[in-house]
Amino acid sequence: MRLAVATWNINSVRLRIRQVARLLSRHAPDLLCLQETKCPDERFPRAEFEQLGYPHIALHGQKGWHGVAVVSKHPFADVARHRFCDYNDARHVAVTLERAAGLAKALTLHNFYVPAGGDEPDPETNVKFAHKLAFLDELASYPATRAAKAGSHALLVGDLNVAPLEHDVWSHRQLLDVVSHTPIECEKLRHAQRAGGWRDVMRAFVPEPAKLYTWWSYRAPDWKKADKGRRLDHIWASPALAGAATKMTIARETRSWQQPSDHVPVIATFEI
DNA sequence: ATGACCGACCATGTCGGA
Repeated sequence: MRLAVATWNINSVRLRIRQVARLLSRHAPDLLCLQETKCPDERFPRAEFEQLGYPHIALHGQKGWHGVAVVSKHPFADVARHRFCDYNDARHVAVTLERAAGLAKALTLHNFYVPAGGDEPDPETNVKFAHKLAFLDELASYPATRAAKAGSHALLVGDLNVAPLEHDVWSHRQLLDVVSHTPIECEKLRHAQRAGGWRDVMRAFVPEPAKLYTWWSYRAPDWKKADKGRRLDHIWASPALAGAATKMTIARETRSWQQPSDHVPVIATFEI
């Protein structure tokens, strides 16, 4: 079967529900993972997703900020939410699709919103950066987020808030001291990827040294002209599933829509 | 300076994003 999975930091799901609908009608992924829903679970726009053909919804939200969600055409056999770093700050939700969904194997999907980390890349003076580093360490050691589990497929997607490779940013040299591309974050993210046995699906389609971005600052007067982007959003897959990937799309067009999110969707398709 | 912004909230400024 064909399975398409999308991830998008929507920066308020209530504000941009029409844009989500437009993306779903245009790309029709089987599952959509959202970050920064900024929405308590009881105010999540469920009815809109049901109408769009996504009646299966897993939420981990809270009032005002952060928050993640998975909406799906297929039912979930299980939903899990993990509190990283002992904070209850709505940064993770996982769903499992059973073989009943048409899959030869069960599939577990983790959806993450990794802490941004504040301005100053010093864990001694910036508690937000210390939190981000601790979160990445926990991601590397958390057994549930290991890809290599016999007999099942796994995906780890989301806004990981790190652009780990040299060509994941517009200027490697100029961003070495900028949170999201400092060497310690990049190393910790790459370590988590290795430790979990994950494959980078996006870079399998667009290897370095090609530039690859999913985020452009709101502050640039003309984001497309400046093109000072970063690859903060990621799709990782377990090895067998990565080998079954047939397509990867960065839906850049959404960045030009009216009142856009500063992140754009990433969509991966698998033939399994 | 990449940066001239953007969203939620018991709002009219503050916090967080990155």
